[in-house]
Amino acid sequence: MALNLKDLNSAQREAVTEIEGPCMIIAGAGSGKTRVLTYKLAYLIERGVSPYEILSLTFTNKAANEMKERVTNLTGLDANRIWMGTFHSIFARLLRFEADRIGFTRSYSIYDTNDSLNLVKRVMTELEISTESFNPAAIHGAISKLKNKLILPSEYSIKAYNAFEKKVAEVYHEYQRLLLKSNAMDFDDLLIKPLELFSRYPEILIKYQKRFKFILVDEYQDTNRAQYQLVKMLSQMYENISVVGDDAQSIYKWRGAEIQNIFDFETDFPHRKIFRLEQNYRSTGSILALAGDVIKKNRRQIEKELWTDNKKGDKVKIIETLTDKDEANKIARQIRDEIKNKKLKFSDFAILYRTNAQSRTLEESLWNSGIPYIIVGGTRFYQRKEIKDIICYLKIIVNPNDDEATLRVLGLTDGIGKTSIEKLVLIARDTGRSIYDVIYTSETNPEIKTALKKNLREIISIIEKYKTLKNEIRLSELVNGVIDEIGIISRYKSENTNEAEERLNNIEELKSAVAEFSDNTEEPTLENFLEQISLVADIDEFDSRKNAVTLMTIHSSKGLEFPVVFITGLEENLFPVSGSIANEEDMEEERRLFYVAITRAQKKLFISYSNQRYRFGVQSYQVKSRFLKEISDKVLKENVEIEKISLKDLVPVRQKKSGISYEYDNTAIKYNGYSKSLPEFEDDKFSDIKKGVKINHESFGSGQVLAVTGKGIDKKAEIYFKDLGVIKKIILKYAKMRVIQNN
DNA sequence: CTGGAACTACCAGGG
DNA sequence: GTAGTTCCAG
Ligand SMILES: Nc1ncnc2c1ncn2[C@@H]1O[C@H](COP(=O)(O)OP(=O)(O)OP(=O)(O)O)[C@@H](O)[C@H]1O
Repeated sequence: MALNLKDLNSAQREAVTEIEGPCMIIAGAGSGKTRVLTYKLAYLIERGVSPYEILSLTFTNKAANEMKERVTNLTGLDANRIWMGTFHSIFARLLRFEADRIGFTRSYSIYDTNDSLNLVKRVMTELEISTESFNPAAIHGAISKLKNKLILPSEYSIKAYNAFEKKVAEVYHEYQRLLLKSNAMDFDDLLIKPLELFSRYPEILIKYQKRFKFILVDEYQDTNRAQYQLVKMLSQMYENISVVGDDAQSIYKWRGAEIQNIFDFETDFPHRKIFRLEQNYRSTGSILALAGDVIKKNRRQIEKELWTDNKKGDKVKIIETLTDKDEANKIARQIRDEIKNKKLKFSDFAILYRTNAQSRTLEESLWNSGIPYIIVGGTRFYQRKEIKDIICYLKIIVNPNDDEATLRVLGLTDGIGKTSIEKLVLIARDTGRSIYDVIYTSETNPEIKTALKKNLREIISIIEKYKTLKNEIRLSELVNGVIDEIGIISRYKSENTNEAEERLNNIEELKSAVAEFSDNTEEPTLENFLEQISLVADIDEFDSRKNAVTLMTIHSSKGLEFPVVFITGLEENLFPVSGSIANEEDMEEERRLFYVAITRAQKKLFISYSNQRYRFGVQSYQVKSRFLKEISDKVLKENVEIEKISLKDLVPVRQKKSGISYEYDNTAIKYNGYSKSLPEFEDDKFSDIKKGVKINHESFGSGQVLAVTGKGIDKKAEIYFKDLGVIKKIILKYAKMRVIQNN
């Protein structure tokens, strides 16, 4: 099949066909950078490059999977063999092969943020550093920053100046020592350890340099120092490296990303070619005009002129509301209206916010309006208590040196509390052994009391049993076996609450996830499963095929596009967020974030701010964001439409003494704001509940609608709940449920 | 040692 | 408003 480059404009085509030598593509928002990368991969493969020889680094696992699929479609050849994924997952995989060189084994554990923080706390206790005077989270953050900057503990202990820094240096050193001892790496290590490996063993570096003849990096503006070093080292032999990025969309400085990498590329690769993509295909003229106007305020940026052939389109609407609740209600209503008038699907809408805490209010309004929605982010599936409990047993089976997992399992075991755990930790520390090893040999240890020995036996028997069986039985048998034997099911069953029910559902979901992993993975080992679940990002789980409104942070929305976008909470101290106000660089990053948010929209954009908002459970008064005040008169006139609070939003409230006065009332506004269209609105409310639709009910779990009776507000549905195995008649206006799948 | 009540820190974002 | 931690009775 011949690749058709007609789907590219001339700038894109040039960037695609330039495959040899270093190449930097500066691509404005919506200018088709994903398309260029996809075609470049396809072009390489068509020219006979083996997928094995290509290393393609993406920002999310989801992006990698989608790109593989598209390359396969374009070429008709299997793109699955390309080394494609996030930096973290690619180098985690590479480390599995080479870990023994740097003192780890191939079954090393990956510590997530929680594990790392717990380890910091443990180190602080051990070093007798008070967690009251020094915030463990702050220390952990400081350590992570140092690691991103490639500063070693030994270097830092010389540099550390004030009391805090000195404590950080102490903790950092011990933290690294314990990670090594536990055969564990944190997220930062996944990038740093390969660098260490490559510097210490040039022959290994050469091996990978030879393998990766072509290297592509997406979202280059958000790579950190370690990531840049990695691609620089790996590309040294062939210098066939393409990086694609947009300095205006750099939004991860806070976790170590360095825009400087864009400028360094020019100096480090003097022969580099530079391509610019400046035609935007995504958005209307008005949306783009606003975006350009916003980003203009930033000083530090590469000159580029983004333009479009698209129509000017509808004006961007800026909406002022009285409260956060009102903001949410207006959005819900707007979605209803748009769907009715324009034949849009729920999935055409995205609601974006600066902080995750804002999602609750928005969710409530959508719920009350009967609009199906998906929230990206929040508590991750694999972070849930019941799931993490199970995972920790699995982690010990793979890596018995994993002290964090062992500590958690100890905490779960009946009869073992603080005192016993402290005792075991102390023995482990004194003898330099892992905690599990102390447990394993406890029978013959005179320091351990008989009662404790008895309680430890259960842990030993489960872990040892599955350690032996691990390579003989299938992955799902192993996981199901562990779940059965640790008694977690019966514990939740006996609780008999909604919460326990949900936890049981989650455990079932874990089993399905294991089964799915086994079916779709070449080597479905426990190690690989654990690695994969450590590295899933929130956005990876987002399924754009589901017909639901998407709620997410602006950070998560990077790289995506939606016909209709709502950007919420344009208020001082929220967007821009409070921490960014004192510092010009942070402020510029906030502005870039606003730019990213605006440029997600294809057809229609709504931006809202509210005068009052619940924060930390109390009402607080909010001030309109400076980002809105900065918009130029020209754009305000030509591309923007403003909707202020009007008198009709004010509702009469009975005062105790004197008659009626106009003031805002949080509970009444909902009714008043909708009063005109309320009947029709209510009629629509349950229109999604139709025969065959799959729903999820808060107490009864998932089910399928068999029949619908009644009208309007009295509508009832007969639903078969498969978890309970019963059919129930539900009065919809009281039901707490939502549609999970339309048919 | 356990479980629930009381208290407190939090909400800037994430692999 | 919520999640995580601490405290205390049983
Ligand atoms: N040559 C082209 N002709 C028509 N449409 C195009 C062309 N190139 C890209 N597009 C469309 O433009 C839109 C944006 O493309 P893409 O998602 O690749 O942008 P991007 O550069 O990754 O944007 P961002 O950096 O903002 O995430 C997509 O809908 C894509 O299909």
